[in-house]
Amino acid sequence: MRTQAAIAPSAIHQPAIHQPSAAVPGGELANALNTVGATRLVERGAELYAEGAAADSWYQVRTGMIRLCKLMPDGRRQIEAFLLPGDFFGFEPGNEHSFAAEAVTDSVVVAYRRSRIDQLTASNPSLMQRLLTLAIKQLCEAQQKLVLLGRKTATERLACFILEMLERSGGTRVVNLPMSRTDIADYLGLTTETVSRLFTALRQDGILDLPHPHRLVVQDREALEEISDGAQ
Amino acid sequence: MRTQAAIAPSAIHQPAIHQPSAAVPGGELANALNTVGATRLVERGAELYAEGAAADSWYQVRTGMIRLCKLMPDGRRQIEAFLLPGDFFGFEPGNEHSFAAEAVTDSVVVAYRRSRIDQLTASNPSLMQRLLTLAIKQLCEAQQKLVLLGRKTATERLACFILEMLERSGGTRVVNLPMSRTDIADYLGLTTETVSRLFTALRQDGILDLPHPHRLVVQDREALEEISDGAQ
DNA sequence: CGAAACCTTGAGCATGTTCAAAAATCGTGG
DNA sequence: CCACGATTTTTGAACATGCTCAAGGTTTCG
Repeated sequence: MRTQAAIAPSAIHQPAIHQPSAAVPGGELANALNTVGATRLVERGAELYAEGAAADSWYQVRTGMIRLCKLMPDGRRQIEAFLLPGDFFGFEPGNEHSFAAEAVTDSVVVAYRRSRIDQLTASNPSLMQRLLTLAIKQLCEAQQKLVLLGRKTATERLACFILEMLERSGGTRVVNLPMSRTDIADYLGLTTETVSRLFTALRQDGILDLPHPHRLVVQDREALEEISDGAQ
Repeated sequence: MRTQAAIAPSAIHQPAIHQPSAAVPGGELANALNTVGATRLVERGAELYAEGAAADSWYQVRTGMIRLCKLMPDGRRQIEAFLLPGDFFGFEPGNEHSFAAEAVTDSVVVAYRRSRIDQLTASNPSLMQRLLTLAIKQLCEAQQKLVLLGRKTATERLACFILEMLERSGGTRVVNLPMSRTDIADYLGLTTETVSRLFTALRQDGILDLPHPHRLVVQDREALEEISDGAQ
């Protein structure tokens, strides 16, 4: 819980980190939706909704971190995304959620009922435009991840992950990693052991410090960028 | 060229295979956009647009097959999707295409200028609603592929691919595969050799026939479904 | 403070890759 | 319609990356 306490405050002050230069910053959209949201606390490890649950709302993270997970019948897991304050999620084409949403740390999310959103968009077409832009942006991010999972090596994947978390940490060289090594592995299509070994290797190469399993300091960002492209 | 000639006609008669039961069938959306599209022929192997090209239009496949590709600096390639008649593509959050679009077979696509779509949606909010539903559907499909690339074995990936192509072939047990083994490998995050070996293994297990490298007949769909889940 | 969970490290192994060559198919030109 | 060179597909053998299984350390949290 201490880890979480250390992360939430900085996150609160950067509510739209994930879309720093986007056409649809989370804050703006959130303002438009302000009156119709229901705030909800989700404790660390708890499920906001399960895979297959009725999808009647969209959500936005206010504080904390949410992970979206899919499970295969035999227990293999893929994490689709780690969501930070400002991020929207829960869009579904059908009436069921196609993945579970769980809290990595104690989190606050706002739920917007679809029926209420439909009412709002009917009278406010620019809101719909923003939602479309947001969905397209998320599509593009998912497609970028296809390259990572389909074609990158383990080292390249971890370098990409660290850079991604670094960008979302808003300007510092310090990255908080509240999720477990297993979470990182399930996000990158690797095993816990491989992730752990690669962290050690990057530390031994002087590319990063690991003062704590859940906190890293990037020492050589350019090296990470070279590794992440496959320049090696 | 004979392969393409054999495939295009059947494709023409099933223009919306990819969204057979969708809330936003390609045909309906296409009708709404009818007046603003510009038809374009793309020859086998040719590029409709390059990665990084200006993204000023959205597209729909009319006939043939389009592949969306991303390249890494060293030449590794990931195919994001194979698009069939009825499928929309080319949505981008920014002003550049984040992947190339190339014709697998001689294809006809319709291009809709973004500026014209913006005009249409301004006067027709339900069109925007349909575009949003379409984008969310594509997001969901991309997320499904993350599980495939992140967590499935080579055999499971190929079984998923065959089932996907089967669904899109509209009811028969015969699947046309106009793309090369390398294309399939780049779609599934494997190598050409592995794909070829797995096809051979499935044939030897009596699960499918391969009368021709570009045509397969599914003999045991249930076996494919079991394999694709990881039930093995 | 102590038990449980998580992280790290090691050694052996398996899946899928790489490199190489043979077989099949394609597609043009006679 | 057939022949021939180019391309693609298939098959084989050796190899490497990342996984599995196992044990020892560290961190978490009641």
